[in-house]
Amino acid sequence: MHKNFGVANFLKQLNEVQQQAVMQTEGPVMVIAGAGSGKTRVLTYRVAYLLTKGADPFNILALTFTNKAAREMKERIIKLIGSTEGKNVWMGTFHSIFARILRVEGHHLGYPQNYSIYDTDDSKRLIKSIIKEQNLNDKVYAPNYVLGRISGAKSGLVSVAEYNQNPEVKASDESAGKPKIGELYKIYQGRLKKAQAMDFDDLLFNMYILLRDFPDLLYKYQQRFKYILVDEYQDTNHAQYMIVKKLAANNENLCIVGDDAQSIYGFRGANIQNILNFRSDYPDHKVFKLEQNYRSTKTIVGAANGIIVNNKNQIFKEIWTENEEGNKINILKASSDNEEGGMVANSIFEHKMNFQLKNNEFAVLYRTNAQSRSIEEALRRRNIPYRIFGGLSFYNRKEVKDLLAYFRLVINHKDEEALMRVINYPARGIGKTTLEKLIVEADRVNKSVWEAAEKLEVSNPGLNAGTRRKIIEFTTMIKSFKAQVGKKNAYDLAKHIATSSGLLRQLYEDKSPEGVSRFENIEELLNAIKEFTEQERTLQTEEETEEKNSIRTLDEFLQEVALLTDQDKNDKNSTDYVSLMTIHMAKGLEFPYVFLVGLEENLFPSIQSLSARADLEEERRLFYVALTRAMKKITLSYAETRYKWGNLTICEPSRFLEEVDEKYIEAPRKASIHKSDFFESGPKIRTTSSGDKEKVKRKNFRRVSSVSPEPSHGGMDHSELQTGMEVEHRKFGRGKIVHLEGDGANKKATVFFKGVGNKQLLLKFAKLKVLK
DNA sequence: ACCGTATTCAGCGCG
DNA sequence: TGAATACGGT
Repeated sequence: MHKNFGVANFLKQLNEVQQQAVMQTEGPVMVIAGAGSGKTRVLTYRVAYLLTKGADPFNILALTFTNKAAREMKERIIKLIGSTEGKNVWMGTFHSIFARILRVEGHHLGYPQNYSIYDTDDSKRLIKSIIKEQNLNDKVYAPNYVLGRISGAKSGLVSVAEYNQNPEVKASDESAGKPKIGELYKIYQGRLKKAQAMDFDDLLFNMYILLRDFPDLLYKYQQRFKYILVDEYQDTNHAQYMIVKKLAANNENLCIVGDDAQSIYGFRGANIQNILNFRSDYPDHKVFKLEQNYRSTKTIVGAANGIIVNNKNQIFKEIWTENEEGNKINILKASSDNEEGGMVANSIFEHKMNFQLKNNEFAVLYRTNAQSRSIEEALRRRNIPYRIFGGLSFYNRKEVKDLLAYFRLVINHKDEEALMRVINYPARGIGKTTLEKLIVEADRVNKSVWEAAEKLEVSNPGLNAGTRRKIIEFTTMIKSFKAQVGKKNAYDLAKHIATSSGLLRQLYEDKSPEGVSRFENIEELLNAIKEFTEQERTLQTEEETEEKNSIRTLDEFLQEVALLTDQDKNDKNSTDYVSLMTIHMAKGLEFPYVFLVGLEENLFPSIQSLSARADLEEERRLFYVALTRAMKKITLSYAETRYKWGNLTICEPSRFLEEVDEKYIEAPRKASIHKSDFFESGPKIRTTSSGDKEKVKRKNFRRVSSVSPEPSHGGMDHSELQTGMEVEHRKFGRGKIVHLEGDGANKKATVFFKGVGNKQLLLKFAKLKVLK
């Protein structure tokens, strides 16, 4: 009704380029959005603009990477144009939108409407059990590695058949000493199908197959999604890229937004080429570059620009700002990780006192989660409240997953991972042996484990009457829950399941602090379900609208929760704390004062990024992302020694420190960030008086000197090692050196171990014994 | 079936 | 170092 209300008004809130990007509604559009340039603003205004121009909300598809991004965008659109229209826009993550479509269309591929979604945890368990069943060595076939290969294949749209037929893939698996991956992939997919389950990669893979193999479906969704928007396009993988391409192929009203400089998810399959190639993919495109930064000071913008130019692979742009010059960058040098924490905490304290700041104006960012400990301790000592983001999120807690597994099993009896999780939890005397018999029986009749359990009366897997009764009690209970799915609302049924399964009682009886917290988590989950039942439905397909009644049921809840991971269920924004998180987690956020810690070689840039140029460029983009989180001031810090894996190790300052232009740095850079100096600080560690430290330090030096017997001085050269030599490693056994690189403390050897494959070893740490 | 102890292994992590 | 899992004894 107020379709044109305030259009002119809200366009006035945009700068010129932003306006152009918003108003170019037809044809392919690429928006290159520098850090802090108002990217979300452009996306939301564009959707709002489309709606005021008369587009039907059901015809707009907006894809994001996180639930958070989708939610925020939706809220802002509703603010701009009101909730009736805003609510109906198809806005969500790739996974949630496709999961929804697959509920409706999955039957074309043989999936029922109530298919389960396996999370990474379920996938890993399944892979593990397959590896075990196949009698493969789980050192050679490390579950994580296998899963990585499979996931990589699926996100690259390589099917089981294609994987097994491709000679290059085969050769690469064989040279890695893992020729059976293709077979594991096949078994894995078979088991998922049998459990009527999809993993996260399947949601994308199967969506693509639907569009590729069913022209009428392709046509249907092309008609439905007349306007497509994709956020964070630099983070799309091949599957996502191809799906978007298919959907947009008809009218090419596709708007992608992203920043190649902030592509930091290459390690999980994101393909930066997708954004770099957009121009050639869509020759009729228009490009808009958002280059004005509204977030940071000139110093921060200048320093960030200065470091990112060191990357070769990028789209040219010039980020600038009208903001003030601001504070120079501070660099802190600490002698140890603990001291680094102390210096950061002190600096936060001083800033707070001097400028009357609140805790939530500060963030401490690090490369790896393990670094949070020393920072945490230091903040705690100074009574500065903090909150760690990341780590175990709510939905990954064991007790929460257990209850959710009950729900999953109720909705889809064939969900094997769910069944394994709960069949004997709480303990009901169905142990490992019994389960194994059931699995063998299921395998024999080629049915799911559930079906084998259900048909105990007729089959005879050699179980005694007592065990049999227990299993039948269990299946009867689950079936009785199932009967209530459509009758009770989600909360009532969830509560009923939690109680009559015995789960709630089991947790209640555990009075240890952990037990109490577990019980509270279940209460919280139940509260979330209660909230859910009281919410209105949003966004539904026509197919869904017809048959739904007024109550919100457990299966509906499950569909939403399966794709939820954020720890931001209820943002407790009210409290005032310093934020601690990894740089990855900080992407998209901003803080007035940012401390970036652990700027050391082999940590940031990380040790595994040093061998490939592309990886190093990704690390540099990560550094860029970290710098551009700061609005007013950024402080960088590094330590000369750090505990890694329980050992004291000596660290060199990061190369990234040298890439920051001197003119932005507060005090003139000390010579101390150079190698020569830092080795002089070596003896300092040896003369500590504390007996405790003495032990650690001796352990450390023993490690170093085990390669060469002389008293170490840090600068060992391992010159006795040559390519082609046979060596022995404590863990991997005998191997042959195939490559040597770097020198001094960074000298690395690539060694081929039989049955293990090639391993890169830092000679500083690896105990290599020369055999000949 | 369950519990305490030994052993192992460390990246960033959206859905 | 410390969390997660495997193992082995009861």
